[in-house]
This record gives sequence, structure tokens and C-alpha cells, in this order.
Amino acid sequence: MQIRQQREDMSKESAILEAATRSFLRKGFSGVSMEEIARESNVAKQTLYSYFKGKDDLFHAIIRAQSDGFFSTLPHNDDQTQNIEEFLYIMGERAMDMLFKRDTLALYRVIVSETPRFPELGKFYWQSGAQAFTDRLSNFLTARGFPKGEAQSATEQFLSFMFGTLLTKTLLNKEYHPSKEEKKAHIEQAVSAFFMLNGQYVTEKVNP
Amino acid sequence: MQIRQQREDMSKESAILEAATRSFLRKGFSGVSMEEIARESNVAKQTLYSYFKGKDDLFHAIIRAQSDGFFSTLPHNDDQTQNIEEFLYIMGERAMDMLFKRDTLALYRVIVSETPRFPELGKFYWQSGAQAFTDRLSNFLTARGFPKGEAQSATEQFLSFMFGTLLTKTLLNKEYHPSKEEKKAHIEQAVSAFFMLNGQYVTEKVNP
DNA sequence: CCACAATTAGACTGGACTGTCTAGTCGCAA
DNA sequence: TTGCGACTAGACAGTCCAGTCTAATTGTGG
Repeated sequence: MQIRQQREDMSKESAILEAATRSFLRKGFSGVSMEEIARESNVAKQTLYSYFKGKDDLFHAIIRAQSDGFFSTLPHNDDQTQNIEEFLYIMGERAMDMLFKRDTLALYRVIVSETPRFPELGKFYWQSGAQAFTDRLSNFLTARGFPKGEAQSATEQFLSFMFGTLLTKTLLNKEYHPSKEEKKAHIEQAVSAFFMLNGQYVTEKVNP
Repeated sequence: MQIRQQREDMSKESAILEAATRSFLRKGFSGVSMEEIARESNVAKQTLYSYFKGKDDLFHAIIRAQSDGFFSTLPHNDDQTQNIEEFLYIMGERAMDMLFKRDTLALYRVIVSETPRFPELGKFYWQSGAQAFTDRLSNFLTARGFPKGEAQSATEQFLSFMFGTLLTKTLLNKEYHPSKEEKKAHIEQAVSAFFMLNGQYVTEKVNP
């Protein structure tokens, strides 16, 4: 079979996962049919059901895999030599780029809408995304002399500041998507606000 | 008919709207059937279709009505005698109470998930909610001596600060709902951050 | 009392979807 | 070559749903 040969190195399972991911992100849980996924992944419907118990099961697998992907692209920056400003800026930049990719936004949309039906997916996404990011950032700050509680809340404030309105605006306006410059401006605002609000805990010197 | 008597003062249309609102908020667009709405509003399916062209039309009507409701409960506080701190606190408190009601969150969830299919609903919600609120707040600040651009961005920052992480956390964790105290703490944080970040534009005296 | 408009119950059409089943194909390993 | 497991195409049962249609009922204004 030419088709099978064409994908020689791609297992049926990953072909299914890939097609299902694309479809679920684009159309949400109920907007996609199993037949469509089978067609898109060049696989018989029966094969779909031999890999996954049903639609719910497949959806779970997709969302968890995507959330893991989300998590894995978060910066692992434990370089203790960086100063706080630079660190915040880099972490902010990467988080911003990641969150505002089309797929990530689509995933967020799907999860928000399906959380009432699949609560564990929402929680999983929250923990592997926001929670994990917050923990890393606040650990860094703690290592730099912030009191534990303050590091935590300063981090949350930083994230709120960067994403708050921008995220809502993007989710509600289909044609709107923040430009590079807007994103950069939000990061810079957030970093400078961070220092204005937490100056008393920062011992190292800061750019004026 | 006893049923019709029972609702003597409620027109068919508002009975339909009420039932449809309840259902759409609880189950989303595709989770609800027209038959169900007819049943819940004690009305024949045909009557449904005599008031509304179809499911899309009914959904539009519901979402716009709800968004208008959202808008109308925003505080109309133009009392120029209030000081900025008090004003921010009151506006924040009302916005917070309104946004974190179960129905508002459900509406937000539905709109976020349906914005790809019904973009004008997302935009309408954004404009009548966030946009309108931002305008009022920033007009107030402009009247109090803030430069135009700064009033706008200070307002957005204030909103981000209050809602950012808290909103995301609530949307992604089904069982979580912020307590009165948490909400209050977020408002106070936001107000105090506002003054730390915008102190140079505030001419009146501020509580220490 | 009549005519008419609003409304009703429920059947019906046409289509979509999930999940199962059947019958058969293909490649490979013994 | 044979037997087996992975796979396929497509039919199928059962359910659900949007939207239409029919025939009957009810209340009201003339």
C-alpha cells in the first residue's frame, strides 16, 4: 500500500493522535466525529476503536498529551547567575510566546469549555501549565532572598499583569491577535511593575 | 389551561428565553436540544420556531441579552466627589461580584468556546463588558487629572491585576470558587498596586 | 356565534453520530 | 504454504437532533 509506505515510520497510533489533535483543537470535542478522525488519519474506524476505548478516551489522551507538551516547553532556567530582571524577562517572553500560539489558545478554549464535563482535564492543564510555571518562578525568587509567601504572590501578580486583559481580549475577539510589539510591551510593563511592587525584597542592583 | 394560567403574566417569549438561558448556560450550545428547550418552557416546538428562526437565532438572542445584563449591572458611578481609592474599591468590588457569579462564569465559558463559530458574540461580550468598564474607569481617572493614555493603561492594569490569575484558576478548576475573603484580598491588592504604579498622577492625598 | 390568530401534540423527514459487526485483505513468521 | 494478527471497507443498529408539517384546540374580537 502506497499510503502505508508513505508513513512507514509513523505508527497508526501516532497518525491517529496527530489527526485527532488537529481536529479537536480546531472544532472542539463535539464538533468532531470519529469517522472524520479515522478518515483524516488514513485509518479504518475499527482501528481507532482498537487503540482507544471511545471518543472520551481519545479526547483525554489528546488533551493530556497537549498539556504535557505545554509543560515541557516551559523554560528550565535554573542558572543562578542571571539577575532577576533578565530572568523575569526571559521567562515572560517564553511563556508569552507559548501561550499565544494558535494551538495553545485553541487548546485553552477547548479545555475551558469542557471543564464542566471533564473536570480532571482542566485541573491537569492548570497544574502542568500555570502552576508549574509559578512554582519555578517563585523558587527562583525564594533563592534570591524573597520570603516564601511573597515570592508566591509576586509571581502570581507578575503573571496576572502580563496575561490578564491581553488573554481575555484575544479569546473574545476572533480576529484579534497580539503583535510581537504588543507582547513585548506587556512583558516590559510586567517586569517594571514587578520591581515597583517588590522593590523592598530585591537586594541586587536594578537598571533604573 | 392551568399551566398557562400559572404563568399568566409571562409571555411565551420570555418563558422561552428563560428556559433557553438556563439550558445554554448549563450545557453550552451543542449540549442542548430545541426539544428540551420547548419542554422546559412549557411551549410547543412549533411556537419556539415562530418566535425564533432557529437554534442559532435563539442562541444569539440569549447571549446578547445576557451580555446586556452583564453591562447593565456595571456601576454607573459618576459621583465626582469620591476619592480615587474609594472609587476603585467600589468599582472593583462590583465587577468582582458580577464576574464571579455562577451564571456569569458559565456565560464566559460558553462564549469563549463558541467565539470561533459566532465571532460577533465574543466581540459583543468584550465590548459591553470589559470595554465598557474600562471606559468608565478611565474616564473617571482622566477627570481626576490622569493623562489620557495613562488612564487607559492604568485601568487595564488594574483589571488584569484583580482578575488575571484568579479568573484562570476558577475556569480551570471546576470545584474551586473564590471565597469572599479571597475576592476582597484581590481587590485590595489591585487598589494598592494601582497607587504604587500610578502615584505620580495622583494629586489628592492617599491613605498611607 | 363566527372567524381568525395563536398555540398545541406529536408525527415525520433527512441527516449525523457512536459504536459494533462482518467479511475480507495483507504481510509476515513458522 | 499456512496460519495469524493487524488492518480495511463498509454496512448496520440504535440514538439523537433540527426543522417541517398536520390536524386539532383555544381564546378573542367582531
